[in-house]
Amino acid sequence: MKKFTEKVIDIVTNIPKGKTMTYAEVANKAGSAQAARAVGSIMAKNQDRNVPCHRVIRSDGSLGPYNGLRGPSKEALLREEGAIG
DNA sequence: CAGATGACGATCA
DNA sequence: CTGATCGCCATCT
Repeated sequence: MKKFTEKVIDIVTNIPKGKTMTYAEVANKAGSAQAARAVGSIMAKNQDRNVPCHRVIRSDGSLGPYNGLRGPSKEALLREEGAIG
């Protein structure tokens, strides 16, 4: 039995290249449909290099903030992957 | 255990 | 549409 945090990390790691997932979607798959806030909190405190946290965006379409762990910014990375175009 | 925090989301003005 | 506010959840101190 994985914990919410582990689930979120596992899900985000499973996001295919060139695609994006909203915090609400991740939270929903993690087991809590209303834990979008918690998901962000988890990501912020758990910045693993093996987790493409830049593929996680807000539900309204905004990329949201980024600490620059995997690159300069989400937009740049998503642009390279083709998630934006 | 209780209080405070935050990479969100929806609603109101 | 834009800006501000409340409600939500899990984690950290």
